[in-house]
Amino acid sequence: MAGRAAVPEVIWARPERAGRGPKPAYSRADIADAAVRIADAEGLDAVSMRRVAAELGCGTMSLYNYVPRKEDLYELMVDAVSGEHELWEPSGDWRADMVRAAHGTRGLMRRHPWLPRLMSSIYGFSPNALRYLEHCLACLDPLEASYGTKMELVAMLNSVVTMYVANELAAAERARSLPWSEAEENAVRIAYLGGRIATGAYPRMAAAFAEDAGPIDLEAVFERALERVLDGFDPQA
Amino acid sequence: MAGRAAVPEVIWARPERAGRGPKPAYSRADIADAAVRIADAEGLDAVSMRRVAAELGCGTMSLYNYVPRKEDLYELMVDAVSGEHELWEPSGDWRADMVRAAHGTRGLMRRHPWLPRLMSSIYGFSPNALRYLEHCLACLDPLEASYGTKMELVAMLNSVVTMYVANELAAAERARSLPWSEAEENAVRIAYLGGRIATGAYPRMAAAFAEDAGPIDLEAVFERALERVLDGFDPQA
DNA sequence: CGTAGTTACGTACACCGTACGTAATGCGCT
DNA sequence: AGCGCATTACGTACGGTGTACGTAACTACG
Repeated sequence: MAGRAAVPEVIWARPERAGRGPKPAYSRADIADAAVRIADAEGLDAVSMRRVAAELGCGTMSLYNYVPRKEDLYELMVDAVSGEHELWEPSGDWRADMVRAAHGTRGLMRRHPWLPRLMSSIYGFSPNALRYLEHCLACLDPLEASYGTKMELVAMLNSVVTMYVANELAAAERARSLPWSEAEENAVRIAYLGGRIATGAYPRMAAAFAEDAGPIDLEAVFERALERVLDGFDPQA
Repeated sequence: MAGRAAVPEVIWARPERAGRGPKPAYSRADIADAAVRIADAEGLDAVSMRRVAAELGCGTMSLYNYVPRKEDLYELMVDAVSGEHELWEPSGDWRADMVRAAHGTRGLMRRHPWLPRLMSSIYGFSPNALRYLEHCLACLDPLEASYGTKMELVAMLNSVVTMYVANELAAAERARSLPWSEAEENAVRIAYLGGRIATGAYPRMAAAFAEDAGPIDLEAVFERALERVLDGFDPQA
């Protein structure tokens, strides 16, 4: 009567080691690391149960002893890289700390370009996510606001960073599975866009693109976005 | 020498009707509508080339005459529902118009819960997306700012709305493919979270959850988020 | 010490995206 | 007018996916 549970499971609530049987050959961390390694090197779509099992050196179905569903594997991956979040001593300047946190998150997502895609489908309360959240709240101690407001701030900052990185990486990530390069694809899309705009049907879009000759300074855009979000929560501003 | 193009393609740049052969049996809109219908009714994962072809009543491989890759089908879907965006006469009050646009986007995403998942992987310049963007820029005419800033505003508002709806729908969307209900899953996850917090390892999280007895007013959270984003761009504020 | 529950894992199934080949179709050209 | 050929239609097939199920080896608890 082993059977699969017909009742919801949170993988984190499951003990790593059950009392009874032979001791597991791998830890949850081993599995998460293997999956992360594959995703980093070959993209998220390369992460299959078979591939992860092969990376670990075990049979495919053995993985299901550790991870009941593939989605739980994703949850393990997100938590694993969430552990890379740097946790520093709050400086007392909550704005500076939040900017630092946002840069940290951006770095994390650039190191693991598959993260934005998973973020939108994964429940946000894995162990390492909790530690990170608690740390952000600690940084926000100097801000005079309810915890509810502080949670909203963190959520909004994460949203903006996630979307920013997702856009930044979208083309590159897609190019991984296509027979042409990111630059080629971008060129074709810009050409199409230019054609549409040249019809005169979108006068303001035309003005927008005419406005800034030269490439946009994405770094400045990011920085401005952060400041604006923080402004929205700053009683001083 | 038919062959597949080894050069980047934007599906929008392809003419719907080629000059030479028999006339196509379906329009791009037919195909997009079929896919949208399936995704709305059975979830995005039910949208397969076979399933869409069946819905249209044609052979699976015939679809590839219209849509070179499955990703292009996604692009068609996003554009199709983007056409549902209401385009009104700008009121002169850009904040009010932006709030209205945000509510519209939220409604769109609630009607098509698979949209947030696709938004992060789809290039944002389909025909209907262009119309919507142009309309937003028109609403922002009264705002004294560069077009670059206005584009940043629209992008940020869309990010926040997307993430908000994604979180709102995440559990429900996942429950679609799982053997238990959204409520059951949520209960288990809340229980786990409660257990973690009860350890005392996350004092501020504990305070946050203790702070508001009763369920959070998500509507108010959404409204506040919008106002804060707009504040970040309002020279008056 | 037996036994119940766990680990390991091979096999099998239904489904996926899509490459390829072939037959029918109808526009553009001479 | 009629030939040529690009395009449409679509069946078949391949290599992949997640995972249900059955079986054998193993170990902690009663």
